Amino acid sequence: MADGRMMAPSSGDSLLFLTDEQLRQGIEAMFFAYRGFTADPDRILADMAYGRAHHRAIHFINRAPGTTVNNLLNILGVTKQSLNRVLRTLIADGLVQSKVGRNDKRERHLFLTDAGRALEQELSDAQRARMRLAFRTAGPDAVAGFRTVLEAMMDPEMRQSFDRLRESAS
Amino acid sequence: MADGRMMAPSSGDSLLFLTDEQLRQGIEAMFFAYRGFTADPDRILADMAYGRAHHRAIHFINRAPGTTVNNLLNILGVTKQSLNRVLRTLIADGLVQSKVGRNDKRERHLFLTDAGRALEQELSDAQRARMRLAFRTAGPDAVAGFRTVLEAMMDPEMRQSFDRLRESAS
DNA sequence: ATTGGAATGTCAACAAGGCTGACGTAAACT
DNA sequence: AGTTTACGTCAGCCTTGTTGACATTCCAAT
Repeated sequence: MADGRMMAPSSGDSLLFLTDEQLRQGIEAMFFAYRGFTADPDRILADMAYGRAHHRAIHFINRAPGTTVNNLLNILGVTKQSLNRVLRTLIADGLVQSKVGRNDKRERHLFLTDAGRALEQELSDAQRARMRLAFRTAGPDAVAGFRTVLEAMMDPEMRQSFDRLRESAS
Repeated sequence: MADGRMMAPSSGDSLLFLTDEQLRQGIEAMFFAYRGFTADPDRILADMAYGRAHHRAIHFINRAPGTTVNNLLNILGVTKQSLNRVLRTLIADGLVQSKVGRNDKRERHLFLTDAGRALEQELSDAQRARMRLAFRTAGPDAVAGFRTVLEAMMDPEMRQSFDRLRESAS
């Protein structure tokens, strides 16, 4: 039953944070926290005909205006059919605009309309409020650690996407 | 557009970690990291007829053997119908055993069978491996911060569940 | 002692949002 | 000219969430 639990306390630094029990608590913390993380936007979206998938699309289109469908696909990690279903409704409802590429006319560049930006604001305000409270409560050192662990938890490609978005922050 | 971004650097400590940009990076880090967090178990489960919901049920039944359906419901935050479908298949497949309560015959107490424990091991080994690597890479201080921020991000009831599980750790 | 309400769990049907596969079109590349 | 790339769409499937209806059991008030 205990596979790595009985290892002797390693010389000097305790490595207590690497016990199976600590890891399991990290896993559970991740699970419960993610629920909180999505709770507020989910509540807002439930009243409209939208879901979490729409939120994600809106978020990243806002973050990288003019992004192509393909690029968005890679960031979101879903199939084009899945994304397309979401985009279709967002475009039909006038929240997203799709423009044919100037250089490469095969590409579609995606932008939020004013209405789209308004919804994005509403959603991200709610999500940021919770994040802000959590950050403030935890303090700057904890926030730095939080970021460090999350980055180490990402798949390498995800991490690339994450870094690219970070660099592109104006 | 900038609502909290132009606030004057507050006296002394900069609070730079509370800018909208920092908060947004925290949000995106959470998004990308959660994908990594679930990736390994998802891969294992894809080969069987199971999904993430089965994993969650198995995890918490293992964590709290003998738990009732209702208790599990509160932890997982889904409807009883949704959970029931998952439990039904797990019971039919011999991974979970459901025992009628001795005192209250309305209740069902849930346990993993040997086969269930074996699958739990396989799944949690994979998930712990990633968590362990992330923890080791980030270091103990970062891990402490990670935990602190995640706890602050939970809804109060989730936090209660989390703490209860933590206390019950033998 | 009975009955009515609350708690627990089951069955059925539906919706969101993933997925694969196949196909079409237009543009770009070689 | 032929191939590849980017995008859209249709059809159909699966998982996992939802509500509604219903059976069983317990408990408490009459």
